[in-house]
Amino acid sequence: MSYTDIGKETGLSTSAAQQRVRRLEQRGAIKGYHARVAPEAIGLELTAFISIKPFEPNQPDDHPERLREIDEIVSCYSVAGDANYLLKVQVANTAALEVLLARIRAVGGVSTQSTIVLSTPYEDRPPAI
Amino acid sequence: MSYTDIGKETGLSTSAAQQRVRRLEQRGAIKGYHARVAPEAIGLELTAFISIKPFEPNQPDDHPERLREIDEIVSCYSVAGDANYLLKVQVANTAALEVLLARIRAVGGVSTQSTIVLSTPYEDRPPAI
DNA sequence: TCTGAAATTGTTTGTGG
DNA sequence: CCACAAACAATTTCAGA
Repeated sequence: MSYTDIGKETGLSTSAAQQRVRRLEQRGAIKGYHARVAPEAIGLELTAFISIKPFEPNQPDDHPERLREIDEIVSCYSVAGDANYLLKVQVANTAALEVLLARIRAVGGVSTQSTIVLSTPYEDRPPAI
Repeated sequence: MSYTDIGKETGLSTSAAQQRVRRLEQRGAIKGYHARVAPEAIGLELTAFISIKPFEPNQPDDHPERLREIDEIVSCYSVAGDANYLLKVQVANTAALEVLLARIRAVGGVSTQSTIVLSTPYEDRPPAI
């Protein structure tokens, strides 16, 4: 959608719409723009959530950084509860998940608990304003 | 990024770049385009994951549709494991989460188990190609 | 599937309120 | 924070390969 269109929808001129968006970007309210790619379209048929817990409770807690190099991890959340982190991963199949789990355990020094996603009725819906 | 820029990066003409993107869109490989909005910027300070399980195992399984009306639910995953669905929600604070949980239980006829997100080191990283 | 060119449309920047 | 206008840049469409 163009600034011209945004202007029409909001009853503003093109340049006013552009200025508003620029302000939202500068404040950090808009973090970026992205194309939503269908994972199946690039061979990633399997999505899973993985909870991780360190084996040794008093280790340095730099798991997010250590795990960042693993491309299959699309999201990393630090959580309160039984686990320390919750990861969302995308892989080709269960064999690839098995390999990935071993890698996560090795890199992170953690135990894992996986939840396979069967389907995604909806995801990343825009917040209601 | 413009088609002209994509063309430069891929060594294609503007119209060839545009045609390729159009094809990806038509095949469904690109599902759409979105601005990433910082939830805190609109007063949503608390993110949580909620696992839900029906009280009565042999109920009609239309939870995603029944829960769709709840705007605080940003994502809904059908999962294999202890729970039936995993929801990602965004609310203002713990009080709002409490209200939301009651609503989810009522609408869904389900029990809930919540995991609060403390921070998000990264989210929705692009898949490595 | 790609290139190249022409017509249309959108963006950017400055001036001014 | 907005409108308007002029200069600039991107998009769209089409012919040809």
